[in-house]
Amino acid sequence: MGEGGHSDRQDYESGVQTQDGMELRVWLRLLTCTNLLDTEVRTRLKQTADTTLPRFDILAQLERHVGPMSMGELSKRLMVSNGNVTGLIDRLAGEGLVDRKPSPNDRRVQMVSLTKKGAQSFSDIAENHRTWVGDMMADLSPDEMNGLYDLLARLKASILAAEDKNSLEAAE
Amino acid sequence: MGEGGHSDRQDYESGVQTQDGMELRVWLRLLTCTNLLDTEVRTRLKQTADTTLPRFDILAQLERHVGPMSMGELSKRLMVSNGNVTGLIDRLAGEGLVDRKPSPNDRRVQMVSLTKKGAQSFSDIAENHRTWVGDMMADLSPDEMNGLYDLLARLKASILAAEDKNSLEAAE
DNA sequence: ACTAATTGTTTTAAGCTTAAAACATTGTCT
DNA sequence: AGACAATGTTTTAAGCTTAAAACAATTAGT
Repeated sequence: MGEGGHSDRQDYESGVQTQDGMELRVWLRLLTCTNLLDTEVRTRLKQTADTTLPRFDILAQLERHVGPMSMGELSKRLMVSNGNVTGLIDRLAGEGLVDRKPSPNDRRVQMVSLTKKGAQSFSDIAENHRTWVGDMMADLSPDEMNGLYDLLARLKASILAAEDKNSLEAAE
Repeated sequence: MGEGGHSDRQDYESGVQTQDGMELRVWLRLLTCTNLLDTEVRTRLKQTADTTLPRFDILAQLERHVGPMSMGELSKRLMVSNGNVTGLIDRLAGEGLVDRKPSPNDRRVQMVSLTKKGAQSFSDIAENHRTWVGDMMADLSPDEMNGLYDLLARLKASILAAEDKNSLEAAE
């Protein structure tokens, strides 16, 4: 097998020139970190539970919520399109992990909830998920974790502010 | 249009309980920031240049590289599968943005390069791209940018260390 | 030179994702 | 009540993505 690991793998940061702005460098590094974590989580979800991140995300939202949730609310919480949720719930329902039935109040609405099987499956996976993420951040000290957490909050606020400014301009 | 902006939008962080570990909170916030930036960039690429991020990424790699590049090297640099690159290059070639021809040395290899049209298109888009990213990080001070950059480097190193450890265990 | 292993690319099958169109139902206005 | 707007969901068409199989060409071993 030879020199194991990620020897010949490149990433978004390779080839960035030094005269590039700090913003681009931060953005590319952010992307690299997210992709590394994301890929690792997806790989392990596939290997250990034969499932995917979008499916897991849906189970997680349903588990958090008290009582059944409508398709529209799911799509809003997951920040994905309605059609996307329709397809995912189709498959999850086919596997017996969720239950979908029309709302008695409004016949347009489909209410979704975890089945027993789905709840069990989620709790098994969630346990592992927490461990994986913890392992990948193991080298950071509590101070570093807090610093990162706070700076990401600053970044999030900055992005939202820029979006607001942009949508105000567009409305003129 | 009413109360403009992201009024009813949720994100991955909503609903996270306080007893969740710091690692999960950092991971979800990282995901939120990346998704916000990523979505904004994709939206603007579509609106201003009628293109997509994967296409833009390919043009960027080709622009950086001196001389043509093989399909395999492209896929390695972009960290995506070979088949993925095949499809993207098919479309870019169809639009006249890249040129694909067999290598004279090795008849298995396809060498790809930017056309004039592709180079022009890239430089137009790249200018905008830099501005968008800059705008979205505008509220962070230089110190904060540097702090974030360094902490992300620490995170990246931690993730890679965890992957190495994991692949060593798997090899036993 | 023959065979076998390796390397580079494309094809295939399946899933994720979106925007836009289509449908179904509910709410509003006269 | 009837028309029309608004809301909730599904369908459709297109693109992105991967893993695995299939193909093509090169390299290595005998």
